[in-house]
Amino acid sequence: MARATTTRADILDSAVRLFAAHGFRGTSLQDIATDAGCSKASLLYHFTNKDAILTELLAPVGPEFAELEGRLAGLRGEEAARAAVTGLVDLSLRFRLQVKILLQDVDALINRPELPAADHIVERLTEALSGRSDAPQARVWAWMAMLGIILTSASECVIPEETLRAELTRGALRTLGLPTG
Amino acid sequence: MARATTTRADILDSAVRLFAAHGFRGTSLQDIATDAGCSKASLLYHFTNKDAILTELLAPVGPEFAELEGRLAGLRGEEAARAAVTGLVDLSLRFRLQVKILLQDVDALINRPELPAADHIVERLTEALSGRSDAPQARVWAWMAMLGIILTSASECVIPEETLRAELTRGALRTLGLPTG
DNA sequence: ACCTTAGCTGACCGATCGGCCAGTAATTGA
DNA sequence: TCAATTACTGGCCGATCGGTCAGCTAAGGT
Repeated sequence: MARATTTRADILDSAVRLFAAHGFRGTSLQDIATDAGCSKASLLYHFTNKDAILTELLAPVGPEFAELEGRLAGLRGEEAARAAVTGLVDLSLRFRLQVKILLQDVDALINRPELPAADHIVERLTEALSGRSDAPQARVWAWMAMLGIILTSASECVIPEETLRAELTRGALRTLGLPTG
Repeated sequence: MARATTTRADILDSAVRLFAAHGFRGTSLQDIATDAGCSKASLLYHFTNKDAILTELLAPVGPEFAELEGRLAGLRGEEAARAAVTGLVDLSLRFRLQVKILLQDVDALINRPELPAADHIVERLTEALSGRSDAPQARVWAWMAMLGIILTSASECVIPEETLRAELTRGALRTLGLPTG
C-alpha cells in the first residue's frame, strides 16, 4: 500500500495558484516547489516535466467542452444559441482558475504604465449605465462589452474593417442594453 | 548629417510582428535581430533593453486612451456609454497589432491539445444565428459573446456567483440579439 | 588628410531556466 | 529480518536568456 502523502496534490494546488498569478511562463519549477514545500527534484518525480503539470490542470476542461459541443450538435437555431450561452457560462464559472491562467499574461501587459488601466473605462461605462458604480449587472455588462470589443477586434481578421466596426458597435451596444439606432 | 539608415524602424517592425505572433516572453532578442537582419548587439544599440522596444510599441496607445477617458468625463448616461463604445471600437481597430500582442499568450494556451478549439463553439453559435456559417455579423457577435462570457468570468471575482451567472447569460444573449426571456 | 562620431558587430558574461541522476531514508510485503 | 519499492533530495548539466564591452568601419565635417 502506498503511503498517504499529499505532495502531489500540494504541487497541483501551488501550480494552479502560481500559474493564475504570474502566468505559465512567469512561474518556474523552483517557484512551485518552494510554494508546495518540496524540492524541485521531487516535483519532477511526480510529473515528467513542467508541461505535464499544466496538462493535468487543464485536463478536466477538455471533455466538458466536448460534451457541450455534442449537446449543441443536436440543436438548431435559437435553442442552440441559448444552450451554447448557458453552457459557456457554466463552464467559465466552474473552471475560473484555469481561465485565469489564460488571462494572466494579458493582465501583465495591460497593467504596464504606458497603457491605461482598463478598469477606468469599465468604471465610466458602469456609471453611465447605472448612475452608481457598484451596480453588479452594470459592471458585468461593461466588462463584457469592453472585452468583447477589444479582443474580438484582434481575433477577427478576415472580415472587412467597416463591417467589423459596425458589428462590434452594434454588439456592444446590445450587450449594454442600449438601442442600436 | 546622420546617414539614412532604416535599422531602427526595421527592428520595431520585426518586433511588433514577432511579439504578436509568439508573445513578448516568447520572443527573444536574437529572434528580433535575426528577423530585422542585424545583430543582437545592434538592437541593443538602438534600444536600451528589450522592454524599451515594447514600451515604444505601446507608447501611442496610452495618450489616445487618456483622450477617450477625458471625452467620457464630460458626458453622462446613454451618451457616455455610446461614446465609450464607439471610442473603444475605434481604438481597438487602430491598434490591432498591439492588442494582438496582449492576446498572443492566451492563444498559445487556448490552442493546447487538452483544450478544445474555441472556434468550434463560435462556429456552432454562428450557424445557430444565421443558418450559414459565413455571415460576418453573426461571427462577430458569436466571438463577442464567447469572449465576453469566458474572460469576464475570470475578471469579476467580487460579484456573487449567482448574480454573475445570471448577468453573463443576459449580456451574452443580448449580444447575440436574442430575447433574454 | 585627419579626426570625430554614428552604426554596427563578435565574443563574452552572469543568471536562470527546465531537466537529469546518483544516492538516501522510510515504508512495505514477504 | 530483509529485499524491494516509494518518496524524496542535493548537486549538477547544457541551453538560453538579456545584457555588456572593446573594437571595427565608414561617413562627414573641417
